[in-house]
Amino acid sequence: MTSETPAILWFRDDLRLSDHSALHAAMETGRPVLPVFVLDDGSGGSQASGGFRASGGASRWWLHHSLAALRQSLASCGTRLILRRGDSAGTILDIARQTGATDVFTGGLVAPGARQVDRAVAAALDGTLHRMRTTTLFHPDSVRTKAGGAYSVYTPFANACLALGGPKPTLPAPKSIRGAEPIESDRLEDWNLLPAKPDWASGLRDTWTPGEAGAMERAEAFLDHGLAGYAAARDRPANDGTSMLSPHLHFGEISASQLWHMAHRRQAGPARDMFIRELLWREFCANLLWHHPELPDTPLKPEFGKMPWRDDKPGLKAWQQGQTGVPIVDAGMRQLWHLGWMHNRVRMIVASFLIKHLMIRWQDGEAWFWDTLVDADLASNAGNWQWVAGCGADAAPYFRIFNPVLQGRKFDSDGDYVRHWVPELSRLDPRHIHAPWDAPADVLNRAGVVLGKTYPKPIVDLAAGRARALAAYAVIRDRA
DNA sequence: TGAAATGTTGGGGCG
DNA sequence: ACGCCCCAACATTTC
Repeated sequence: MTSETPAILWFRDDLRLSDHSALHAAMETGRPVLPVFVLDDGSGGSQASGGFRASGGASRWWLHHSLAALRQSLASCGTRLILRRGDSAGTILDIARQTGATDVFTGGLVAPGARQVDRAVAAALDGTLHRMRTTTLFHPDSVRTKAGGAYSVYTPFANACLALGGPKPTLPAPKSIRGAEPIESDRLEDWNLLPAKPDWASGLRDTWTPGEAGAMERAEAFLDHGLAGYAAARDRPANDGTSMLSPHLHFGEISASQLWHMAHRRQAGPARDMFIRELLWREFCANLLWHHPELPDTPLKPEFGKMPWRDDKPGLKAWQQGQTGVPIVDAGMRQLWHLGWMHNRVRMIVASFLIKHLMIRWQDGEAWFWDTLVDADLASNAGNWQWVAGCGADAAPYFRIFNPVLQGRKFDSDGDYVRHWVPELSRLDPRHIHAPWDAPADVLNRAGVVLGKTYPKPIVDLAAGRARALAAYAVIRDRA
């Protein structure tokens, strides 16, 4: 038994030491700090839906490395990260009982499952659960319409955020932390978060540096070198024009507030504003999930419950594997598989293709993204899938059906993105690479492409798929 | 943060 | 010189 009871710092989607209000508050108690992370396979760990949802494979890979980095930073501050696996609420309560701690500090998450866990802890804890804001710019309840309601349209929401004048100043990382007497901890390596058989993570290793230091490095590189060309480059998937900060943000290795303030220290201009607006899209999705716990499973527009979705297992599988025969779609899905990440423009294209051309329910796409994205985030993932499907808040109009060939020609005009991820088409010229089925036989021959053999024929005729989607939407619209 | 169909306009070829 | 047609370019509307 230690002589002094600790303040428990419960890390969740905020795996950093800088700008960490819960860490700051725990230290301010003057008591020794006991940093804890709980892996909750049953109740969703970091994020959970109305029920519970465990992290996907790519997220688990990231989590492993991020925790290793956090453990290292805590060690250099002189304290140990305690790892426990089990039911979140029960585990935290156990630790509190074991150590005699009365105060638990943690970030406030927007996911309904996490809020449920918080309620359970707060109710049973012999003391206080301090829920601090560590993942969003503002508390969801502090951004409300004049009438006190929740925003359902992005632009007024963003304007309301901007009118708040930005988030509070960020907090520095502590140089040292007076750690509590360590208690028993799992070994991170025993959690088996990394894929073993087969090891599919080599592309992830080559692309990402999880952890607070990697996040800061990526942020500074982007703000110093990427911001200037952001407006044009961010829509071209062959360029590294986006910030690629999404997984760092999801795991809270860098806070949205830090990025906001870092961006504001750079030169003012349209590129900076555009980047801030992207941060606010993330904030908007978090706000939506806070106000609509059913967001991950249920269309916000109820008439979409009547949509005559197709049950198409082979189609879903072809989409997942990047074998649809539509080059830009396949390129995106293969990039996702290799990097655990996909360019934002292409996410919209592949999502539109699944939902509209294939008429497969958006929840199936959302689930695949959840499992394969390193930035899988319940609020952003569900919010954006609903946005594309047309059934969400401030959603794309239902008739906005991307033509993947035109999107490819517009945003990958030289074909380099497809060429990189779909190498069997790499010898096709920019004119034909986005629609090989329209290429003359001799062009295909010279490029070594045999449709149906070296590369699939399209699994759906684009014009027919579009017509089918419009017809289906017309039915539910009339019924609404 | 669409695409396709339809409508309008204006320049140029041509009888 | 004129009317007619064609059609590209752009605008509007429809899905």
